[in-house]
Amino acid sequence: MSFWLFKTEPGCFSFENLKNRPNMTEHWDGVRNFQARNFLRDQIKTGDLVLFYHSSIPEPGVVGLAEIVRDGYPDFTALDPNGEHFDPKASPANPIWFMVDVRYLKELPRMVTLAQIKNHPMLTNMPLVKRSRLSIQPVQQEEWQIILAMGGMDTP
DNA sequence: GCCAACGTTGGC
DNA sequence: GCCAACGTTGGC
Repeated sequence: MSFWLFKTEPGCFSFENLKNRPNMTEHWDGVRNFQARNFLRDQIKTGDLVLFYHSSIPEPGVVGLAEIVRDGYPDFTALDPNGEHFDPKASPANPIWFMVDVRYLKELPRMVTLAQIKNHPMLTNMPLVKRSRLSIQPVQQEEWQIILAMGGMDTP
């Protein structure tokens, strides 16, 4: 089982959107970056856990947890010419882009801000700090535990 | 709204 | 295959 951090602009899709439909699965579609695509296609598996991160707001940070409920599969929004995420190079035979499905798990009692993460000496190697633009990132188990503790979650 | 970082595109 | 131009992301 692996840990990940997924970024989203809350104006586009927020943790509240996920939380409000707790038993529904959501497609994590529209990712159009090859490095992120490779994680979605090759490494992210059902049962993996996700830090849900809000970006491009006055106080960005991790707000909650989600769970992967379906392994990577072709992102069909790339095939819709009327859709926002259309890619003319994608086809059913060569989908190019992939997505996973996620489900709401838990809201953090306290949001963990980017500023807090940057200030924690054990978290300075996170891609979030070093390569902030990557929208799907691996998270080390230690980092996961630290962030959950900072967010007020009890860890067994 | 600005701008730095960085990913992608396309000419050569 | 290089690299300049361009577009996008995301913090501030």
